[in-house]
Amino acid sequence: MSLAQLEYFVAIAEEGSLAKACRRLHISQPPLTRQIKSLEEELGTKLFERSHRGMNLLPSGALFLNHAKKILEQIDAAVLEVRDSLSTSTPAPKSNQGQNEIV
Amino acid sequence: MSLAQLEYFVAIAEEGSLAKACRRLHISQPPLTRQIKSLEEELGTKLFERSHRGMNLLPSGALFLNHAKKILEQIDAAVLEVRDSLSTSTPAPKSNQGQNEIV
DNA sequence: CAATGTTACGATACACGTAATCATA
DNA sequence: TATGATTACGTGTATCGTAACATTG
Repeated sequence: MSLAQLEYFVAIAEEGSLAKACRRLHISQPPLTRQIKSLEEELGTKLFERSHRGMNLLPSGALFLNHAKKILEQIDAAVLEVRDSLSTSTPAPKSNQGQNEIV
Repeated sequence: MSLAQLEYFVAIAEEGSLAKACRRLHISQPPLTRQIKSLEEELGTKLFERSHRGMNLLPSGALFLNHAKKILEQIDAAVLEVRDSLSTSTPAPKSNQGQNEIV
């Protein structure tokens, strides 16, 4: 499991196809196929149903999607909170907006 | 940022020293030093105060620790929930205990 | 000198991209 | 044949471990 895998998974789920997700992520298709396959193997179940028209979430995938999004949001929040605490003596609870870049 | 970095960071914070953490994690010291250094650079601030007796959390580190632990817990929860959903038609909310291995 | 943390360096593993392959409307 | 997914293969980066170094009680 890696953060990249979570980010890839969310992109495919939201875009509805691997081809669209790879454009959004600015990577090529093969890494996406491999990482999702690896994620599915680790979880012990398929997350998507493949077709010639795209990839649709299976029930397990829908379940996992909720967690994946929360995890990525928490990482953003953690980074921003630590960075904010540097300039702010009284740390503000939150000041971020949805930005999900891992980097 | 990687999940390994989060796991390493939590281990050092909880053990109080890099030397103890590396035994708990079953890795050698250099990877720990490097990964924590890399994490600190990404966050833009030191997380620990180094001494010859160990490593103690700085305020930024304490702040980050809360997030890191929650993130790792959420990953465990996500994995277990998906796996549970395979055998259980009515998915039980939780059935896990603290196990934090990333693998 | 004993314990802790760090740096140097070589080897292995991981992840990517291009190109080729499979499948379907 | 056009679109989407996968597999094969080579390359570059990242991470690890051993070894050597630095610091301090």
